[in-house]
Amino acid sequence: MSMQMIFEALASPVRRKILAYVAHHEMNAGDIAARFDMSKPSISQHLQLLEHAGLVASEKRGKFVYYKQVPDTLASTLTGFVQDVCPIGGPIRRESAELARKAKAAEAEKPAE
Amino acid sequence: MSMQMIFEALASPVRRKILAYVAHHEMNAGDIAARFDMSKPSISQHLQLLEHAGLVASEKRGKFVYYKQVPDTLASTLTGFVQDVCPIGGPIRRESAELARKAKAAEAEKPAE
DNA sequence: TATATAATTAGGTAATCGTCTAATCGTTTT
DNA sequence: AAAACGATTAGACGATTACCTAATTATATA
Repeated sequence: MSMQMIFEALASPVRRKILAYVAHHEMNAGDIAARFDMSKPSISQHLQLLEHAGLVASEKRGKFVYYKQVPDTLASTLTGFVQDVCPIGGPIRRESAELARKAKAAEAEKPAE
Repeated sequence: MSMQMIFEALASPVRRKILAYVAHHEMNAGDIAARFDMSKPSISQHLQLLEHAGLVASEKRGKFVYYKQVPDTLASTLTGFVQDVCPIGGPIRRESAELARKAKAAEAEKPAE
C-alpha cells in the first residue's frame, strides 16, 4: 500500500497487463491465467503482489476468486508522484487538459456507467 | 525510452530520489552521489539507467557531467498509463482538478520561472 | 609533463525475482 | 463420501539486479 510497493508492482509487464484486464470488470484467477502463457501459480503470485500493493481487491465466491481493480489508488499515487517530480507548470496541466478531452470523448461513446 | 524502461527505472527508491534531485535544476554526478550512502559507481549506474529510459539527460562540461530531468516524458507516460488502466470518468479528472489547484498555488508562491 | 580530480568501466558476489512442478486446501458435484 | 475442480502454498532453480572495490579514461591544473 506504500508508494514503493505500487511502483514495484507496476515494474512488471505481466502485472500491468493483469491490471488492465481487471480495470473495468472483475475476473476470476483462472480466467486471468488463461490469458497468459504462464502457469497458474505464477499468475496467482502476481495477483497477490498486486493485492498487497493495494491495487486490486479479491473476493472469493464459491470455488472462484474474483479480482478487480481498486480504482483510486493508482491515479492518486501516480499523479502525486508526477506532482513531486515534474517541473511544475506547463506539462502536467497540458496533460490534464488532453486527459479530460479523451475522457469526455470516451464517455460520449459509451453512455452507460 | 519504452514504457517498460520507464516503469523499471521508477521501481527503485534511489532512482526516484535522484529524479527528484534533478527535477528542478541540473546537478553533477558527484554532487548527486554525495546525497546517498552509496558508492559513486553505483550512482553512476543508476544515472545511466535513468538516461536510457529517457528520463534524464546528461551534458559533459569540463570535468563534470551534469544531469537534469527531461521534463515531459514522465508526465505523459504515466498519465497515458493511468488513462489506459483506470476506470475512465471520475478519478482522473478529480485528480487533474486538484493538480491544477496545487500548481496554481505553487506558481503564486514562486513567480519567477 | 606529471599529478589530481571527476566519472565511468570492469569484474565479482550476495540477494532478489520470476518461473516451474508437486503438493495442499477449500468447494462443489456425483 | 469420493471425485473433480479452482486456487494457493511450498520448494527448488536459473537469471537478473544491486551493490562493492579496483582499474581506466578524460579533463584540468601545478
